[in-house]
Amino acid sequence: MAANDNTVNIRAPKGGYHHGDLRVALIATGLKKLEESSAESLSLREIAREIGVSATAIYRHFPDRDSLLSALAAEGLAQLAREQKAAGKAGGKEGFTEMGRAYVRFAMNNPALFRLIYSSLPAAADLNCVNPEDSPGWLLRQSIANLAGPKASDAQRKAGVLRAWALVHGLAMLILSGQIAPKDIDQLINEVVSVDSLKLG
Amino acid sequence: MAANDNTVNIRAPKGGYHHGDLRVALIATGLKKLEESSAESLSLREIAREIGVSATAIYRHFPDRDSLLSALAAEGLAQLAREQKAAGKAGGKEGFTEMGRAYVRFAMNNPALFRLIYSSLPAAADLNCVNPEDSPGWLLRQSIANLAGPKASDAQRKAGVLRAWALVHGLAMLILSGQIAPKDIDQLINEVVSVDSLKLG
DNA sequence: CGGCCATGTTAGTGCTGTAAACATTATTTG
DNA sequence: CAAATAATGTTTACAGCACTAACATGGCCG
Repeated sequence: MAANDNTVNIRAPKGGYHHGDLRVALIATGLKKLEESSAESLSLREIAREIGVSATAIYRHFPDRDSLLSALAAEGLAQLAREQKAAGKAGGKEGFTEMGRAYVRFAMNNPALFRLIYSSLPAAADLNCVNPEDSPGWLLRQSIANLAGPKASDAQRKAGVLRAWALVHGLAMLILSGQIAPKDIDQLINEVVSVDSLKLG
Repeated sequence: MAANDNTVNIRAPKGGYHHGDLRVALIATGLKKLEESSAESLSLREIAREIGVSATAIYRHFPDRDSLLSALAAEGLAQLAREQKAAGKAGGKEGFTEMGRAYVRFAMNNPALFRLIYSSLPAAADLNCVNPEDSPGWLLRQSIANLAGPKASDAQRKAGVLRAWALVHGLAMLILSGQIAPKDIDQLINEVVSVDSLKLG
């Protein structure tokens, strides 16, 4: 059971049991592979080969392929959250816009990982339930909370969050699928993702 | 070459040469499979089995798996365009909003197909180059053209199209990946996709 | 020290996409 | 109309894949 869930293995960080820290190595190598190819084409055997371990060793740490992918997605989500937090540090309008920029930029810099996070894997949907404060939606909500005027209703804020999230997510996805030429991303975001369009009241 | 591209086979509709109209059957069966499972899990052999043809017969019509998927995506895109056109028929604000609704609803009714259309397949990106007037972006542009005031600049219209497309696309994708509970879609779209937020000047 | 459990390996199964060679039918042409 | 040719489909084969079962090995705790 400890090997079946997607939490970061507790005893792993100590390092070194039987033949090295395979779980961590699997995730690290998996993430590396995702930098160069899609999640679909990611092969367990290839990862095992690269680590220098037998093809079936992985099953001591993940019950199946999808579990590894979920772990990779969780890692990616955490990274995205970190970058979003850092970008939004300034707070206010500026911080909010920077968060959106960070979101799109993360997608462009890690297309396969970003796609994996928002794949149709049922586990992917549960990711932000596991760690709600790492959900982009949550971060946006916080950032919007002290951005909206006090007269804004809860419904307005909620709609604002959804609008903002959908906007940056759609922008990211359309860029990744080649529908939008990513000529000048910063300018693009400036044009498209203006705070005013969120109608926060 | 005639069998390698993604155009609809010209002579096929006549029906019946060697052992039936395989190309059409492959696409039809592929689309049917996509109603119940993802594109990743779609198997050529399974399709062939269902049609009652040998596993390799497909290679007389498509050079490889990705080519079939591209053809399916093209079919899906055409269908999406049809539904968008029909929805936007009314014109004006109302037609524009209905187009957005149709976009999201199509995604929800055909999740695997919608994902396939906007997958990372290089061929998918070229789809709307093949048939530009079937591109959702193009349809939105047209709809926005006679919606925006005459004082709106080209840049404003362009940004408006992008905003609208990103908004509905992001909404659709977030719903498909389970990030947004699809409780009441119509209301959701009303809240999120309001024409006013497009800043058409 | 001895047993146990976590971790790893080897061997094997059935699936997959795809290539090569062959077979059959439709179409074109002499 | 018959023979040649092109289009379409089949059989066989291969390598890669995820995954299972049985066995091996090493570290940890009594």
